[in-house]
This record gives sequence, structure tokens and C-alpha cells, in this order.
Amino acid sequence: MNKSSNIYVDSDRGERLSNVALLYYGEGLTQSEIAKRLQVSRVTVVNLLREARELGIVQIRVDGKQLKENSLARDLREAYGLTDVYISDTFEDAETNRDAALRQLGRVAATAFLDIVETGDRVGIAWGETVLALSEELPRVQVEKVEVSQLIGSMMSDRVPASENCTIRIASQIGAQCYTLHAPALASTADLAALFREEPTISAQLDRLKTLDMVTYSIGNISDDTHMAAAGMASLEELTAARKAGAKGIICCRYIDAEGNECHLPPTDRVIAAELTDLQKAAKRLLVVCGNDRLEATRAALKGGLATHLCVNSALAKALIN
Amino acid sequence: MNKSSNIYVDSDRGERLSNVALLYYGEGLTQSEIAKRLQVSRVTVVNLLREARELGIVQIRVDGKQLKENSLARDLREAYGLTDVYISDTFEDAETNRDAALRQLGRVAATAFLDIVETGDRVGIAWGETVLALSEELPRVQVEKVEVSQLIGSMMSDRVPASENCTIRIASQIGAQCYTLHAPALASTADLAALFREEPTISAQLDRLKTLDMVTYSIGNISDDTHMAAAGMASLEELTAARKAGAKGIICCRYIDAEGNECHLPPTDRVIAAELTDLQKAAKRLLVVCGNDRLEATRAALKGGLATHLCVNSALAKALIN
DNA sequence: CAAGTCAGTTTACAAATGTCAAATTTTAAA
DNA sequence: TTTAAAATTTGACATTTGTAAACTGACTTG
Repeated sequence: MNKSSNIYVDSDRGERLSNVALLYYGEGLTQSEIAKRLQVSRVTVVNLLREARELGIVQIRVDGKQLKENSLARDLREAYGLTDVYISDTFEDAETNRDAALRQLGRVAATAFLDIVETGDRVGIAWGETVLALSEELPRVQVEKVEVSQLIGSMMSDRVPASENCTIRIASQIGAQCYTLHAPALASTADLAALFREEPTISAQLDRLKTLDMVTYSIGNISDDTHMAAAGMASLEELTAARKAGAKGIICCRYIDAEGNECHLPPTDRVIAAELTDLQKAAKRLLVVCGNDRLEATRAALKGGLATHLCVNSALAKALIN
Repeated sequence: MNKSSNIYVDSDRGERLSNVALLYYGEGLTQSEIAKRLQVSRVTVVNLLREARELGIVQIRVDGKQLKENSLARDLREAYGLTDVYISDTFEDAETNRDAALRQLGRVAATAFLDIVETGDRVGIAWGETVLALSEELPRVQVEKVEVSQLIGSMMSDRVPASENCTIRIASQIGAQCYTLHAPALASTADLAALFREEPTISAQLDRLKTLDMVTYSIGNISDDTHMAAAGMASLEELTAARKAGAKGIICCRYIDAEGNECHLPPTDRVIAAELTDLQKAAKRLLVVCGNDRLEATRAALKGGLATHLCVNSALAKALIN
């Protein structure tokens, strides 16, 4: 169905596509001029160019520097002591068209991710719609010797993307080694969770998460329709209790309070995922968030020093400064 | 005059340009839709997008893999034992429009160059119209810890580009440290050349050329209108003598015979440039050539193992195989 | 304060691009 | 050899994009 998923290209066709693309995008010829040269119809040139784009032979990239070098990003950077802040802007109310806002944030986050990741890095990836958006907008770029690991166990939900998807897609786009976590994000009892964690393949992966160079994750709020509830992972009672106990956000299925410290409340003991202290150990911590409903949660994470790099939409950025 | 030479961008404008560019190239909105969102006229959006392209905020790149993965490149690679071959094709007779062919080859060569160069490399750059074409098509991409050195002394000529230009431009585009060679490519006498070579700053640079990781150069033929003659560096008598002695091409102002071995003929002893043995020492040797009049010369260089990577136009590629 | 500059606007038009359906050619398979 | 499938072409058309010229208002600057 999706042409772009077909990696193999008939070898000589690729050369043709590339050179046509260079004539169009590089030399600046019109499609008609190229058609005349190739002795084909203009429609064919249109199709060749589309194919070249779809196959990723032609890549259109936006420089990440400009997304972080502006006054809003600078203010935010200084207010929370961050290394870098990337701002996404759709120039309209992010709440009215959340899908579009998410895609734009995904593109900005993808740019940020490539900006930050370095050769040889061991990278941890969480999941959620925001991280999924990043993975979907990530272009196919080789980054050498990178290992990508899944930070949180898997889970089923029609709303939450299959957790491995984010990790697998990111790994495959940058040609990295991929380590998934073969366990549910949430076990039915604490005892069972403990057994899972001791299982060799799982414990090896959890150990791997303790020595990462970079993590990429998002944050959920603790409203009743938060992902963790929608995915059936936390009950409404548990959420209410957590709210009462002062929890302000959810990272890796774990609650944090207003200061960014972990709250050990149910169902934390049933979770199979990286610890928040594991995240802290990574030198580069990219937090990607979209939407003003995450304001409190994001502020908490930033106060707790859980992020070194932040990627947000402009409305949330402004709210974070006040 | 040239807006793109102005590196500094009003910081908030850059963010606007980037996000508009993402909406257009990423989200795929039309200019009118973007104009409606930004509450500006469509003409303004056109201008913003043009500005973003001119400033390099939007970069359109063609994947190098496709340029080397085709049957012609494979044949050439196997015939001469090369690591990689990149083919440029303008789909018309390269001789009738040499400028266009050169630009296309420059783009392909720029892609190849970025494909080949690695972090920490010490790179040597020769000069000539072909290498200049490469330098002019090189996008602005940061490559860490690279040193770029000039392989051949400088020279004046209206036809040959100022030799430092190639080196300087390439270094500046990839953010590399740049080492120029502050000497003429040709001294008036052999004794003077020897004095030049002993001059501390020059001898230091020549030493530097003995430990390169990568070299990028082109090759000239030995016709009467070759660059070296046009630049007044070699007399017609010298060229005729060289031809009679079996010289087939000119690299770094030095003659090579049909087997790619150096011919020590005048004015070789007056030349101030890297030795051919210095080129050989570099692990990655990119030869960039355009035009069938270089057929014999290129074949000689390849036979002599002077190149590991080759970048040529398709007509020359076909000729090289027969 | 007047002149100049700058970003942006409007209007209008020309050029280029994307898309469709039907006809034709090419290619591969039976 | 025939036939079916795939690729390409044609011609027509709507949409999108690029460009020019004249104009507006805000903001320098001598």
C-alpha cells in the first residue's frame, strides 16, 4: 500500500530519480524542461519527482537551529535552566486542531532529536501520542552506532499507540540497533510484576536502561481521561487518590509531584518500565509535550530537573513562562 | 547584496520562517492556507518561504545512495577496483552544455563528498573548475572536527578559480578548520621553489599534507588548452615534451603516464603542492571528473590507484568501461 | 521634519504544477 | 502467439505558485 515502505528500489531507476530530482531541485529546471530532455511527457516527470520524494531520495529538511534560537525559547531555557528549547508553532489555536499541532510538534521534535543524538549514543524511548508523532516525522537518516531501547513495557489500547512502535520506528529510521522490552507495562499484581522484572531477558533490558546517554519521553497529566486511564492501566480511584496525594503528572507510568519527585502510589508497584532515576542518569533528556492541559505536569517535570531539552508548542511555552 | 551570506537572522524571524517552512514542506499546506492562518497576504508567505530557502533554513537534499547504486556505477567500481562510484547525468550531451553538466556533477560530487567525509577527518582539497563546482554546490552542513587543507599553491588566472576559493568555501560550508597554502603553485625557478618549500609556514603546511585521511581532486588532460597552460603555468613546449614522453594527465600540477605513475618533467621541479605519494597515503581519495576529453587521463589515474572514490558524468562513465 | 527604509499589502497576470480519464504502448506471462 | 497487466502518453483542466508594480504605514536617521 504505502510505497515509501518499500526500501528496495530498482537500482537504475534510483539513479534516474536522483538525477531528475537534482535537475529540478538543484538546477532549478521546470518539469517541462526536464521532460523535453528525458524525451518523456511532463506527467512522467511529475510522477518521477513524486516518487523520488516518497522514497526519501529527496529529503526536505528544516534547520533545527532556527527553532531554538528565538526569544521565547531563550526565556524558557533561562527560566528552567535547560540546555535547549525547541518551539513548534502552527499559528492557530493548538486545542482546536490537536492533530495538526501534534504533527507539527512531531516534526520539530524529530529535528530536535536528530540535533541532540550523537554517534554511539544509547537512547531510551518512551511512548505516547507525542513520541509517536516524533517517530512518524523522523526522516531516514543514518546515525552510526546508536542503540535504541524501549523505556516502558508494552500495552494494548486503541488510543495509545503500540508502545514498541515508537521505539522500533525510530530505530529503523536512523539505522540503529533496537532493544524492545518484552513485558507488559503493567502487571496485574505487584508480585507478578516482580517476577517479570526478574525474568532474565526483561531484567537485562531493565539494566540496559540504567546506562543511557539520552532519553526521549513525554508527560501525561492526571485528569480522568489521561492515557494511563484510557488504556485501562490505572483505575479512576487510583487517579483520584494520586491527585489527592499531590501528584501532578505521569512519566513512564509513574507519578510525579509538583517538585518533580516520584510519588510511590498505586499502580506504581505493578509497573514494568525504566525508573525515574534511570531517566535522571541520562545526560541528555528530551521532553516533548503538546497542549496546555499538560502545563502543570510539564512545570513539575522541569522543576524536578527531569529534562535538559524541551520541545513544546508555542502556546504551552508561553504558559510555562508565566 | 547576497542575502544568503548574512548568517545572522533576527532570532524570532527565524522561528517564524522555520515553522512556516514546516507547514508548507512538512504538513503540505498550500501557501494560501498558511497565509490565512498567519493573517497575512499570500505574497508574504511566498516571500517567507523564499527567504527560508535562501537562508538555508530549508534544505533540499538528494540521497547519495541512489547515485552510486546503479549498474553503470557497479560496473565501473568492479572494473577499476573502486570503493564507490557516483554518476551524474544531465540527460543531454555533456559537451554541448558544459556549464550545466559541471553544475550537476558538482551537486553529485557534493553529495558524494558529504557521504565520504567523517568526523575528525583531515581533508585535502585541490583546485580546478570541477572542484570549484563541488564547493559551490556543497550545502551548509556541520561536520565535527574536520580540518581542510589546500593541496596546491595559489595561482592567478581568469579561467582557473582562485585556488584558495575551493578550500575556503568547502571548509566554511562544513564548519571546518581551514589551512591554506601561502605560496604560488609554480615558482619561477626550481631553486626558488626549493626555498619556498623550506619556508617554515609553507613547509609546515606541506608536512600536513602527508597525513591526510581524505583528498578531493580533479584531473586535467594534456591538450594545449589545458588549465595548466591556460594559467600560464606550463609552456606549450613543456606540454608537447610531456606528451611525447608519454604523459596522459595532470594532477596537482604533476604529470602522470598511462599507468598512473608520475613523470618528472618540467615544470614539476618548480611546483609547490602535495606530492602524488601524499595523495596515495590518504585512505579516501575522491576523484571528480567531467567530460570525455579527460578519458585517457582518468583511466590513467584509476589504473595507478590514485582514487578510491570516483564521481563522473554518465558519458565519461560509459567511455571508461569500454 | 523630511527622506529613506522596511515589511507588508493589493491587484493582476503569467507560468508552473497537479490531476484526471481515456488512449496507447510496452512488458511479462501463459 | 496471445493476452493481461503495467507503464506511459495525450490533452484538457483546475489549482497553485511566482512575479511585478504601485501603495501603505511604521520606524529610523541625518
